[in-house]
Amino acid sequence: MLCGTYHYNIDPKGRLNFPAKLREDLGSSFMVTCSVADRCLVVYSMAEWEKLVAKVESLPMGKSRAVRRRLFANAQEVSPDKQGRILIPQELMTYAQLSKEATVLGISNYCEIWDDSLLEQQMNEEDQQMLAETVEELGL
Amino acid sequence: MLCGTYHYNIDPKGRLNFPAKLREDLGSSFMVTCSVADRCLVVYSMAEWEKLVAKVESLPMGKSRAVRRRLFANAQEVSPDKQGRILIPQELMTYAQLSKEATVLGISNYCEIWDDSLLEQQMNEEDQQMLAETVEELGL
DNA sequence: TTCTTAGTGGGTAAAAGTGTGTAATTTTGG
DNA sequence: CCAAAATTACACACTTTTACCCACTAAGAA
Repeated sequence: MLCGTYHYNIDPKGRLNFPAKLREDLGSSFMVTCSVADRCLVVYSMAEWEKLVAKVESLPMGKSRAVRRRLFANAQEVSPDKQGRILIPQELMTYAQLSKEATVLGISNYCEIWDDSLLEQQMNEEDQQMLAETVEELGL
Repeated sequence: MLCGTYHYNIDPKGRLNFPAKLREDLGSSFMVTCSVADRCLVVYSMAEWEKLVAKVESLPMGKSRAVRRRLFANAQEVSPDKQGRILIPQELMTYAQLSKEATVLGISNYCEIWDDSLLEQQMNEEDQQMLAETVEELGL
């Protein structure tokens, strides 16, 4: 179960420490790609990634060409070094506007990597209305 | 698993560096031909190419004549040189409007080679509606 | 305290990518 | 059919990037 909020600095070499707790669950290598919903990166374990790939490949090419392009072309397999850091590819750094301060979120079956200031913004902007409705629906 | 975005310059001799990560998966030689869907080139490992050939040959000639022409007449087997570069045949350069700046995309079981400006255009033009629907369907 | 683990910083060697020269091959024209 | 020209293949040198390694600090547990 992936959970928790972890704050780190990206070092001058572009390396981001990846939380030990999450590494335990994700295994020795995992997939990083752009979120299609937000300006952040998402991380999947190889197992979760395979599931996603299977789903996409079950769709007809005509309909899924654009999604395939975005999903796969932005994806990278990464393995943490001995100290648990990963190297974020330049394109992904740019997409997620990552510079120095970054936060990793564990979200049940995947993770998100955010630039700190974008995350703060996101938290403020999120639709409170929808949030309230969903909470009601869940009976929380 | 072919994935990632790789940006290179085509040198004055018409050689394009082909990403080491993708070469690992594709093997020591592979097929390059025109995309039937877009103004870009597509690259298949020899294994994937065989599959594709089998599929096409299973279609009736009447229906598939045009596709066969495009696919086979433009297909070329290429092997990277010691530094990992491939020489793009002139016809393919012309078809994909390749000049200097090119981008290689890994897309699961094949690759695409784009002229940078065409790729940018393509990404902007793609049907956002359909993209959103497909993303929703996949639960991303 | 001392040991262990997580996180940070930096050096070095290997690999990837780029440019250029030369030999081999193919094409073209006489 | 041969020689010149063009093209392609191969080799080498160089630069940049990435992977790998080691040392250090901080925090928590024994």
